[in-house]
Amino acid sequence: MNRDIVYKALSDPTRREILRLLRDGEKAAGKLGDCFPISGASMSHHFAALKQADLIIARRDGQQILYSLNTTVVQDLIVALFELVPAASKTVAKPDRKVGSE
Amino acid sequence: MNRDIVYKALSDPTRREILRLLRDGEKAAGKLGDCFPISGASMSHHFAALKQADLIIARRDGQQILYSLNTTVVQDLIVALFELVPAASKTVAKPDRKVGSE
DNA sequence: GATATATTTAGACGTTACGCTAAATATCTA
DNA sequence: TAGATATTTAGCGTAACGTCTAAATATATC
Repeated sequence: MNRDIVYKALSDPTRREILRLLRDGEKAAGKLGDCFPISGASMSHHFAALKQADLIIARRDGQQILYSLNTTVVQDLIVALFELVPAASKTVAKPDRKVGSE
Repeated sequence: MNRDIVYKALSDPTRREILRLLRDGEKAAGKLGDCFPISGASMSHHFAALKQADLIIARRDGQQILYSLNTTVVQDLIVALFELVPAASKTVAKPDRKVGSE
């Protein structure tokens, strides 16, 4: 888990949007590419950056590559940020986020 | 609040260590510089990056510049990461972190 | 005002990042 | 095997980053 690489991966808006699109399940590379105005090759570079950061997981299904979120890395990041600023815990633990329940 | 710039600022280990050193109160630029094997000029560039990201706040005291953490940006980041991966809420809300209390 | 200390700014240099097009690879189907 | 589709890799140009040294700025002291 190289934090440099994780933060660098997150520093690009296209890549953050890719992650957001993957929140509700895995999607094919081409399908994701349709959502952005850049070439498929450029998209592939973004996938590579996210894969290197271990933020997404790739799986082949026939001709397609399906990508899905690796939530554990984001979890670790959140914990690291909490450690950076302990006072943040109050802010996040709002009742409407259901933190601590279930 | 430009998230690109915030993540980019966090992608450098020297800058993350600067933030960590500021957890327990403001410190002078020179004092912080003593903790790293790079020139004062390079340190100044790192301070500038952190300031641009609004992660630190600068204040002059005589000849020195005192830097302190701006925790609100980190808090916002944590919230954004929660939104990215809702499942993370369970992990962070561990009892020993006192989330939700006080 | 002159000098010392603290910090930033300017300019240079090598490396890395992001976009592109074109070519290569992998898989499926006929 | 040939051809179509999906994705990645290669190579290039431009912009940004991190480091440096040297110079500039700001404050304090003599």
